[in-house]
Amino acid sequence: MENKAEIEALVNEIIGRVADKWTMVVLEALEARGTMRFTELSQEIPEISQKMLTKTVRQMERDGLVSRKVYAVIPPKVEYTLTALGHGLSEAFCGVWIWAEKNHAKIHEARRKFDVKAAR
Amino acid sequence: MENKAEIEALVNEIIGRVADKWTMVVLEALEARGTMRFTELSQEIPEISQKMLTKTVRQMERDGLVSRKVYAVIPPKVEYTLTALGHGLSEAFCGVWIWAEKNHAKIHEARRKFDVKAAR
DNA sequence: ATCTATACTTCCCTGCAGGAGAGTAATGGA
DNA sequence: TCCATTACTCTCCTGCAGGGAAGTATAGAT
Repeated sequence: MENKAEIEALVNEIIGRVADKWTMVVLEALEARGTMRFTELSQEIPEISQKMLTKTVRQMERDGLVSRKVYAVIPPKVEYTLTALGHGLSEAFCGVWIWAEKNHAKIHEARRKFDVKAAR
Repeated sequence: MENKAEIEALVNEIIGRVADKWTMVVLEALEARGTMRFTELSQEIPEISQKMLTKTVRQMERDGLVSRKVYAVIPPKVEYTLTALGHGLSEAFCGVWIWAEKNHAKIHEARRKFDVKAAR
């Protein structure tokens, strides 16, 4: 049996890495639309810069969350698809999405109250 | 019915805010140990700086995830406890924790392979 | 000859995350 | 009288996230 603290650190690292803003957004897009090209992704997520999209998608590839299929044509064509691991993560996050949808009103309400109190 | 894109943006914002590194760690600590004082938290999470702990915990309070009970004594005593909302979030993340525990080996494996390939 | 499309990379620049360390208020105990 | 304790706050400082814009390779269309 491995060291408990070690596993915890690992899990923390993975969640920290995997649960960053852009990874989540790309994950969502790919889950919703299936296989997508680079340009399609950047159109689907207009707020992300090219640089960040490249970086995010590379990182996800490295982590085994997406597969990257390059066609040897000109102009280039590259397709991104979620792997089984990627689908699994997306499923795991499902609970969080649902929670967020259900509870965003409560959070806003809590913030409002807090801010009113703080203003005094 | 509200605008779909608006809700999506809201959910994204909340997840982005709520799922940051320190919030997750504090959430986990409070879920595991129940009510904790400031110093206890910082001992439980030695990697966090005082500044960041204060900030994280304040933010969580504002979002209604934790409640803060101040005792009017000297030296000061402040207790932090998860609210129902906080417990709910922690529960929602449960799936992600489990996923991470189950799959960290696969991720490391994927990274190894990727790095070997990239080295060529 | 020039333009376009695609999936990048590179460079430059700014702002903010976040660490380190010192300061603070108030009281009880040695 | 001086120190320890607690939960902060404040200031200074560094490094990196990330945006914007330009550059690149290549071939087919005009």
